[in-house]
Amino acid sequence: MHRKIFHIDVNSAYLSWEAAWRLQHGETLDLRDIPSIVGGDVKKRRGIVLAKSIPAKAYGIQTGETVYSAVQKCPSLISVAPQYERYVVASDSMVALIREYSPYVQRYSVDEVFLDYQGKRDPLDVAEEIRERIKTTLGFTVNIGVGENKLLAKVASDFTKPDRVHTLYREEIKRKMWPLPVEDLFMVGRRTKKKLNDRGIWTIGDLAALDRDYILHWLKKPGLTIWEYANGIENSPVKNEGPPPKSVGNSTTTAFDVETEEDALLVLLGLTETVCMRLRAHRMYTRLVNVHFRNYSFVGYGRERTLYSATDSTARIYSMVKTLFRELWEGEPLRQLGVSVGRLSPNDVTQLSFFETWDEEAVQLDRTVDQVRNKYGQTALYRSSFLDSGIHPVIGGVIAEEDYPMMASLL
DNA sequence: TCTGGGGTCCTAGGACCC
DNA sequence: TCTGGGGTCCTAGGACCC
Repeated sequence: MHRKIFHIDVNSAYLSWEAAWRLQHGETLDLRDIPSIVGGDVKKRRGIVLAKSIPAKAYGIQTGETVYSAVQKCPSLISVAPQYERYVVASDSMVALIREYSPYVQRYSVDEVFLDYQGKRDPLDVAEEIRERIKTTLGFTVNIGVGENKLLAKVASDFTKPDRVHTLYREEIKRKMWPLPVEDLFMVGRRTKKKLNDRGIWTIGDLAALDRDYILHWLKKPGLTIWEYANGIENSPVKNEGPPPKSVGNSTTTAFDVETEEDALLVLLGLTETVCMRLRAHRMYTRLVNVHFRNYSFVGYGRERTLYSATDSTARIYSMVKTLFRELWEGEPLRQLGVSVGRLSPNDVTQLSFFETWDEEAVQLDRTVDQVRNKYGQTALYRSSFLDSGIHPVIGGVIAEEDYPMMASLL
């Protein structure tokens, strides 16, 4: 009986999926073979690089930089718009294939999956088979990292790309992981890298060699976490179901600066509608409402407030959104607005505040609007205040059935 | 900078209570 | 009271991840 953890990571996910989709729909040019990116719409001020081909990477183009800057580096660069619906289909197909190998499969993000393999076969053979099957049957490549825990598997999948299987077993830590720059470690970002470098810590091995109490007192709990990772210590299980969400939010960058309260409130209402629909789809209530924005000079602010009682009512939540926005906004032009709700709890128990009454009509209205929108489309029904406003009545990301847990700062 | 959108976790200070 | 310390809640901001 063998047991190993796999981390399966799609190479340049959005770009690979876009390329595969296009080939399967009659196009002959493979985006992966030329300098290309999946990038946001510059005219809508969403122009950043979401994914890049390997030829584009050779020009020094990086994920997250502006499309403008990417084109400066490579004038012949091809930029295509993201088509998220396609990527969800590709992702779902990959997960279905992976589930054939184990009942313990964790979808970590849209393009990353953990698998806990327990069986008679050599784990390395199994990993190679999964890699090959995804390539031949689905048309895109993945890297697979194999290790004794999720952290080692994840680090291993980041070794040379694309289309590779790598191991990082305990006995290989010293040789394969410790020489790497410290920023290659999960949870070591830009700021932590600088703090570590300032004290002469440059490699994962340097970090691993520190005294445990020294880093604990210096960088507190996050410091202890990365020190354990550097030593290969990590033991979280591959969870079949993600935990319930702790917050739900939507934000949007507007094509033009928002300059009036009227327009700002319409955008916020559109966002609140989406957030509340997702909240109800999760069968959750919220007790915390947050409004945040960035102004024309990209400076961001936020304000949040606790509600008297938990709710999923669009009217109640939007009322708080308005209050918070009016307290926060100083009248400057805005380029991005967001609404999120937190401190969620299951909606199966309703605790009425002493000061409130149960508004059955409002509850039924929300339920009915959700049903109509789910059946006939997100804009089948919308508030008349949006008419002729030029502002979309429902703003925000896909309302997926299962709303992947997009992230976890911990494995 | 021409700089997206979805999240989680941690820290820290003040309020408030015992 | 010229007041100690611990616990919890609230809010703002920062760091990190995909």
